[in-house]
Amino acid sequence: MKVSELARRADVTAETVRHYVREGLLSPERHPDNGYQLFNDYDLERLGFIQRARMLGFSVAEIRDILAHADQGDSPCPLVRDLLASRLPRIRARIAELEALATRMEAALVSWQDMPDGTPDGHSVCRLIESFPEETP
Amino acid sequence: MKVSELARRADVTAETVRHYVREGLLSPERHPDNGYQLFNDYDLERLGFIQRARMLGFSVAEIRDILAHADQGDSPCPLVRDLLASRLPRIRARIAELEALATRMEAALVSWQDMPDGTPDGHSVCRLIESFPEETP
DNA sequence: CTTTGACCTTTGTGTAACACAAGGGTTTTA
DNA sequence: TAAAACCCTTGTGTTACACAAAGGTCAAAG
Repeated sequence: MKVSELARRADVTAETVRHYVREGLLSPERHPDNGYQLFNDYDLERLGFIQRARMLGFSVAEIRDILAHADQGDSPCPLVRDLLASRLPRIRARIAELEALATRMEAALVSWQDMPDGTPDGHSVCRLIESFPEETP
Repeated sequence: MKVSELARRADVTAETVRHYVREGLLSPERHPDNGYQLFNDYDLERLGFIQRARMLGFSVAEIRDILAHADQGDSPCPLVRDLLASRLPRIRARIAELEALATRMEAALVSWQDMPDGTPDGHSVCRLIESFPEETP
């Protein structure tokens, strides 16, 4: 099958498929006459694997490593466990950051409810923002 | 004051200061002899404003707009309210995504506790990942 | 058989907010 | 006075694609 068909079957864009080919995650054959990329059912499975791995938070570069291990006949599973275990705390930290951000934003909107806008005067740009503390470490 | 002093006083890197200059958020004078950037106390206040705005989730481009309004003598506060109000739902959505991701990662690690690694066989790359559903919409 | 619309190719650019390195001038300090 | 510390500009890298351009190919319709 050609790019678009694979893309449609896997529910991604053709650009995404081409991107994975460029990055070495897929290595389709080429039609000898026109150079079109030709994918088979294994490529479809492989793309499914890539999507699951992306859903689990793996980067494209990490998935390339995982697939490379598997293509050599090695089990990539220990690698997969380690990557996931090391990434999870960072995700949790990022969530906490965003949560704090959202809280600040909500607090700002609430406390601005009855604040006048005011015109900048060289000492203040926008009192709304200036009324907020710079850090909360 | 020069770049490094401003950076130290505002607790950012000199690179960050230069970045803001390049992006037009700061417009320091230049020392006529050596071309060094010369910042004053207003720039320090302005940089403080930028940091507060970044903490509230505004992008550098948005902050440039906000500052441009203020520099023209207009109150940027209505703009600020709108930007914040429109960004908040996206932040919340992003948090939900990451939360789902972390949950998937944790579920994966738990369910992999007693799964054997297995060697790839052409139909599976890594059963750990393949055992996970592709989507949960 | 030809047109046309859909699809294919590669290559280059843009995205966000800086970090970092290179190559070269300047200032401060020991 | 020479080294250390700073300054400048410019270019590159980061992530995972999206998008546009320029041009070749293919399938169905006329």
